[in-house]
Amino acid sequence: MKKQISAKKNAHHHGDLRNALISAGIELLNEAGVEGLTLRKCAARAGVSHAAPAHHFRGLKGLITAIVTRGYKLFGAEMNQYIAAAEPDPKSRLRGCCKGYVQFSRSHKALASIIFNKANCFEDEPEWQEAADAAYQVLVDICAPFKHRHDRPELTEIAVWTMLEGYVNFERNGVINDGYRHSTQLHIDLLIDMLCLEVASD
Amino acid sequence: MKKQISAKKNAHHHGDLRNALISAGIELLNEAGVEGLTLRKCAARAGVSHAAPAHHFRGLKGLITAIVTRGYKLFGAEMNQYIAAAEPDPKSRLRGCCKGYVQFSRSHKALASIIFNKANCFEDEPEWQEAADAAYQVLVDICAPFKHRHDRPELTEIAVWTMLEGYVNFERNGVINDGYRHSTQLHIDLLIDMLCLEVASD
DNA sequence: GCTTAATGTTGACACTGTCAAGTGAGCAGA
DNA sequence: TCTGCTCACTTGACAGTGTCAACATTAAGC
Repeated sequence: MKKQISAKKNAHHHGDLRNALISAGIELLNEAGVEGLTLRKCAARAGVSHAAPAHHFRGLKGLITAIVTRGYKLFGAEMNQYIAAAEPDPKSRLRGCCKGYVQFSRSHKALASIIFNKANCFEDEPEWQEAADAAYQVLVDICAPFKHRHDRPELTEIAVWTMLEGYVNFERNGVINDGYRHSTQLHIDLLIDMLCLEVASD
Repeated sequence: MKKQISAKKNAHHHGDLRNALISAGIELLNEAGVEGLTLRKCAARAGVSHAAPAHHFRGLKGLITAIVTRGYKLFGAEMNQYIAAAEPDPKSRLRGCCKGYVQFSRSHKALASIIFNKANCFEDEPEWQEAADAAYQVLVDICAPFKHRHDRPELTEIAVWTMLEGYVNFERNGVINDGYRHSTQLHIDLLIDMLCLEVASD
C-alpha cells in the first residue's frame, strides 16, 4: 500500500521547490491580488503539502521577502529596458526610466503594491537588500546628470522618485485616469517636466 | 440563571455600537497596525460578541470603509488646521497644507496607509465618497491660486498631491529619513519648491 | 398588549499561518 | 552492502480569522 510511492519519481524531493514557490506566489499575486497570496495556495500550486514552504522560508513573511526580491529584479530590468530603448540624451533616458517604472507598476499591480513596504519583508535578508539597492541605483544614475536651482543635488532623485511613487499609487488606486476628473491622457512625463530639471554643463 | 441579565442595564443594546466599533478599529490601527485590525478584536474591545458588527457593517470591508471615512475627516481637519495657522499668502497656505498632510500621515501611520486604497472600501457608500471629496477639495482650493508654465492648470494639483503621497509613503516605509543616505533634515517644502510654482496674477 | 423589526449571542464552517511529530529518500562512512 | 544520519516533505493539530444561520432579547409601532 505504501510501497507504490516508489513508482512516482520525486515523491519527496521536488528539486527546486524554493523557486517554484516564488513563481507560484507571483502568479497568485497577478491573478488574485494581495489577498490571494497564501502560503497554502503557493504550496498547493507547487504540488507540495501545506507545511513544505516552512523548510525554505521563514514563514509567509519570508516568502514575501523572496517574492519582493525577485520583484526588484524585474523592476530594475524593466527600467533598464526602457532606458536602453530611449535616445541617449539625459532627458530622454530619464523619461525612459519613468516609463519603465510606470510600466512595471501597471503590468505587476499587486507586486508593485507590496514591493516598497519594508514591513512586509525581513530586512536582514542580504539578497533582498542587494536587489533593492540595485533597483534604486538605476534611478540614482539616471538623475545624476541633472542640476536644479536647489543647492542639494540629491533632491532631484528624491523628487523624481517621490513623484513616480505617488503617481503609480494613485493610478493603482484609481485616483488618476479613473476617478480624476480632468485627467484625459495624463502622462508621468508632464509631471516630471514640472520639476524644471536642467542638464548640468560639465 | 438567565434572569440575572436584567440586573445589567444595557445587555442587548449598546446604544452606539457603530461608532464604538469605528473608534475601536482606529485604536487597534494605532496600536498594532493594519495587521492588528480585526473584526473580532473590534467587537471584543466594544464589549460585544464577535458577530455583532455584522448588523452594522457589510463585513470587515464595510468596517474599514467606515474607518476610512472617519479618517478622511481627520485628514481634512488636520490640513485645514495647518492652513489656518499659516500666513495668509498662497504659498504659505500651500506649505501649511502640505505640513498637515505629512503630519496626519505621521500621527496616524496605519490609517494613512489604507486611506487611499480604494480596494479596501465599498465605493458605493455615499458617506465615504463625500468625505473623500471634501478632503480632496482642500487640496484643490489650496492649489487654485498657482499657475505653472504648463498649459494644463490641473497639473499643479496632481503634481503636489503626487509628491505628497510619494513622500509620506517613503517616510512610512523608512526610505526617507531612515534608509536614505543623504537625508538629514529633508522637508516636504523643499520638494514642493522644486515645482517652481508661481502665484497667478489676476 | 401584541406584533414586528432591530440588535446581540451562540455555534458552526472553511480558511489562514504555524508548530510538532512522523516518514521517506538519498548520502556518507564502514 | 549495510548502518546511521540528514534533508525534504507529509500529516495532524492548534489558535485565529471572516462569515453565515439560528436563536434570544430588547425596543418600537400600532
